Amino acid sequence: MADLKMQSVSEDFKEEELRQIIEMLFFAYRDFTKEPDKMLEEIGLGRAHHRTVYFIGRNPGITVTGLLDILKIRKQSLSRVLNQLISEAYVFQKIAADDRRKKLLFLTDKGLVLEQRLTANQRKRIANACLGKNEHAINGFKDILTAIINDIDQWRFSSPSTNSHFNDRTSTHENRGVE
Amino acid sequence: MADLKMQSVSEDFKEEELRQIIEMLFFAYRDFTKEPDKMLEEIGLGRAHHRTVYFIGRNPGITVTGLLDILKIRKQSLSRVLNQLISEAYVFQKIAADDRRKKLLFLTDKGLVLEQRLTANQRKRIANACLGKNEHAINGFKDILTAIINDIDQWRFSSPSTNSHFNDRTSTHENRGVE
DNA sequence: AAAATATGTCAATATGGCTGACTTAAAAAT
DNA sequence: ATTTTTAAGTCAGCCATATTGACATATTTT
Repeated sequence: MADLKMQSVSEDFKEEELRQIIEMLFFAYRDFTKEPDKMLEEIGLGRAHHRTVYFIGRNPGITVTGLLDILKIRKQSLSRVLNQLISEAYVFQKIAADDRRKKLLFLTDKGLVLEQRLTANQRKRIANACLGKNEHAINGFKDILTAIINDIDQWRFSSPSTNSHFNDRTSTHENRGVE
Repeated sequence: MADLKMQSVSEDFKEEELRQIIEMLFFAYRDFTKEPDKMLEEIGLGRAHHRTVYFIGRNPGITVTGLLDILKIRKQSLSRVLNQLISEAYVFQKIAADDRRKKLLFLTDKGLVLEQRLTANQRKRIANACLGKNEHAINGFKDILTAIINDIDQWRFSSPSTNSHFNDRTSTHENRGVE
C-alpha cells in the first residue's frame, strides 16, 4: 500500500505527465463525440449508428463480418443498428457475386448525406486543433495516437496501400470477446 | 449532393488525413478503455466507476458538483455510481468545514488501490506509446489532443498551477445539457 | 423571511453493449 | 455426397449508463 505510488511503470515518463494525457484523452473523446451525438439524436439515431455509417462509407462493400471486426461488438448489437439503418434507407445490401452468403454493405444517397454531415463536424474539430501546428507536431500526434491502439489494429494506419483487409477472413483474428 | 465531397471544411488538411485521425481516435479510445473495463467487470463495477474514482483520486476533497462539472453527467447518473462506491468503501465523504452543505469526496485505501491498478494500466499504455518518440512528437501529441477539447475545459491543461478551480462555482458554467 | 445552492432521491425511459440458443443458406472440406 | 464451416440473421433477456422530470432537505446567501 505504501509503495503504490512508486510502481512507476515505465521509468521514462513522469506520472504527472501520463495522468495529464489520460485526462486529455477523456476530455477530447467526450467533446469529439458530443456534437455528432446531438445531431444524431435529432433524427432518432445514436452513436452506434454513426460508427456503422462511418465505416460503411469508408469501406463501401464491406461485409457484416468485416464491420464486426472493426467495431469489435457482437452481431446482435450490430443487428439492431444495421436493421434500423437499412429500414430507414441509410444503408443497402447487395449479395456478393463471388460468395452468395456475403452481403455487401453500401450507403444510400441519404446515408452519404448523413455521413458527410457527421464527419464534417469531426473533421472540422480535428482540422481546427491542427491549425498552426507544424508537421512534426501533427506527425507526433498521429504516431503516438496510433501506438496507443492494440497491435492487432495498427495495420490500418501503418501501410496506406494495404487497406483491403476488411473482408479478408485470413487476416482477421477470431479472438473477439475472448482476449 | 454532388458537391458534398468538396465541402473541405478547413482547406489546410486533406480529408484523407483527417479521416485517418478520426479513426485513430476511435480505435485508440476503444483500446485505451478495454483492459480497465475488464478489470472493473471482475469486481462488479463499470467505466463510470473508473472515471469517478479517477477524478476523486486526482482531486481529493472535490465536491459532488465539482465532479459533475468534470464528468458532464447528471447528478442522478453520478448518484448510482457514487453510492455504490461509498457503500463498497472505495470512497468516503466529509462535510466541508466552511460550508456544511458541501460533501468533500476522498478515496479510501481500498479506493486508492483500485485507482492505482486501473491507472497503472492506462499509464503503461501511454508510456509505451510514447517510447522512442522525441519531445517534439510528445508535445505535438499533447498540444493537438488538448486543442480537440472544448475551450471551456482547456484550462485544465494550459496552466499547471491554476488547477484549484474544481470546486469554484464562479468558474463553472451552468450550461450542462443545454449547449 | 425569502431565495439560491448543494445534495439526494424516486420513477420512468433510451441506448448500446452483452449472453445463449437457434435458424437458414451457401461454400468448403472430407 | 455428406459433413463441416462460414456468413448472416433472429429471439429473448440482462446489464450499465445515460437521460428527463419532479421533489425533498439542509444550509447559506441575500
